[in-house]
Amino acid sequence: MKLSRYHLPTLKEAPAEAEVISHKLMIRAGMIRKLASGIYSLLPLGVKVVRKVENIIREEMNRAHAMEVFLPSIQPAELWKESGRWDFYGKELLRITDRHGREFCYGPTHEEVITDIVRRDVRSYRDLPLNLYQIQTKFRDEIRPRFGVMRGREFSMKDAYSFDADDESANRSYIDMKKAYNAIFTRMGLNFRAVEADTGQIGGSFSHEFMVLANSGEDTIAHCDKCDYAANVERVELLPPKEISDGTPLPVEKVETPGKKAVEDVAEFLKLPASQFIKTLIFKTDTEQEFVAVLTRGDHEVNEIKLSRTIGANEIALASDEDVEKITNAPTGFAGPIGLPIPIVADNAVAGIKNGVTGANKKDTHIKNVNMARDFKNATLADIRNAIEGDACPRCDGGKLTMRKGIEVGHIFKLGTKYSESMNATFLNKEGKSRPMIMGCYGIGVGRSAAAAIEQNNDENGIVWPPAIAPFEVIVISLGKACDEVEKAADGIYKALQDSGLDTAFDDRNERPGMKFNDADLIGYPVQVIIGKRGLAEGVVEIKTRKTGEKKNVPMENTIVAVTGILEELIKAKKP
RNA sequence: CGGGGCGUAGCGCAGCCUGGUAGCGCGCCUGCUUUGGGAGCAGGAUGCCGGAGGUUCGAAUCCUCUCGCCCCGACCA
Repeated sequence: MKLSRYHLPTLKEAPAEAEVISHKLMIRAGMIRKLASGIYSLLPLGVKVVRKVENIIREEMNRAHAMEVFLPSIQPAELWKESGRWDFYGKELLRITDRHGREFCYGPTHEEVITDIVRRDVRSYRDLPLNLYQIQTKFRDEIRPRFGVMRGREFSMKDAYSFDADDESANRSYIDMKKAYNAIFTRMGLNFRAVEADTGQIGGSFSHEFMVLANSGEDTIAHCDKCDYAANVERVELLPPKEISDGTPLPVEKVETPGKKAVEDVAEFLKLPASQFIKTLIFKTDTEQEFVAVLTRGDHEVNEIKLSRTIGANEIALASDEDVEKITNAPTGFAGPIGLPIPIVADNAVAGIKNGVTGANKKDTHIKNVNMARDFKNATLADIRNAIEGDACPRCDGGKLTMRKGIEVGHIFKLGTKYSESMNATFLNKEGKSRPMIMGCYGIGVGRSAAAAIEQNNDENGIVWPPAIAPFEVIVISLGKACDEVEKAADGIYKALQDSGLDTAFDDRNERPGMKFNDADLIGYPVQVIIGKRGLAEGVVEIKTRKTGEKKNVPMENTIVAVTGILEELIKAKKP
């Protein structure tokens, strides 16, 4: 591709709205442009990258016996009402009404549609297993889109759905997909981990997230320093503390803590560690009780997903200040478990606190020497907090958890029969009995994968693409002018590289060298072949490796071999 | 949805407090020179100052409303 004919609007400065590096670089490199909040157009260079990602995905999905389909992006409400998600999916589901007043939604995911397709035509265990996938644009009306295509509202996703006759076969399908995902992200040149995850709104029995390790990631993953356990912090099953408080509880004592509300403030004021505190939060829920008091250790955080599951709520939120005052008879910041008129759920770790400090349900007052076993026996114990650095590994003995940030690029779920039952996707088994199919679903964020690759591969000059998903594998930079000797030589090399099967760009623009070099570094072609007057006189070209910055002169006739060699090495270096 | 911030040329920003000719850098166009890391000189174009209403002789500037965007939080793949 000749850049003189390519739409490649690079920018020296990034728009102020871009926050993370991948967003800035995708805009600057001329890959994307924003249309509205969370909605982006892909420019030619962006399309090139996305196609490469998609093709890797297609090849590995096909290899795993999945078949590509293409489902509608607009879906009728009836299907969603049938699965029960029309009411449960909430405001993220973009609902549309057509001219006749019929209700539709822009698909945020396609379980309903695919289940409908399969239930129509699949009747027998002989037709199973079946795995269908598509690459489609989805829309989820995120509360707060951010970070460019990393968390857009409209985004491209590969989603696959498996249907099996029995549990064993379903597990095999799941494992096959897990393998395919490992192959996909490895080929893309990403540094990633598969971690145990929560199933969220998709539902199902177990799941793994594929996380690209990057400090800008929005998710935190915990992994064990002794075994290979890794999980999303939200998901980590925490063990109850080994020691339950028995000791000798001291008599309860009220202390004045004027104006000290946050745990850190009170801790500093009383000169006690935060772990000695019992934090009391009041949540409003959609359960019968409406309000619930939640206790965690002062240095722990409530995990709302675990909490919802524990109390059987669909929606929970922190109670308003007014509600807190009504329930505790005190301003916020002084709530405590003793004497509360609402149900209390305590995190397992709270049982291990000896002589702890809590709010007194009275303004400017806390209580010391509180012990669960004596002072608030009515509380229910459960695992309702996020893991923190140093927590014990739930899988091995003596392992400690450490934390890393990650970007979720893929998520696989074993769904079980959630959708097949609600939507009647059944088949006849060998015995002639009707059974619901066992389903799995498997997603990959296409644009997000590209963005994650940039998060992981960039430097002060721009993007450093892994070769497999670079928009072009190599760029030929001519330092000559239109039609002069240098440009003719460059053109010859460009054609030779292209004929050899390399995806090659040719910067034949009538621009100054500095401009071309900076653009090439910004866009991040893995290899640059530079042809100038000086080198031409000696019959050599300069070859620069973007990743290392290393430059070397190579006889012109060896260009292809040299470029191929560098690309191979870059790919090899990525493999663990 | 709560808190904070921003809308002025394609992009980055100043001007607003204290009302009176709309500016700077980059980019863009023309010409000449230049050509191995975002060139130099000369000339040029570009603005419903997000929108509506109000105050005023006069509004980018003050007031009200509205729309859009960004950040933090809650939420989420």
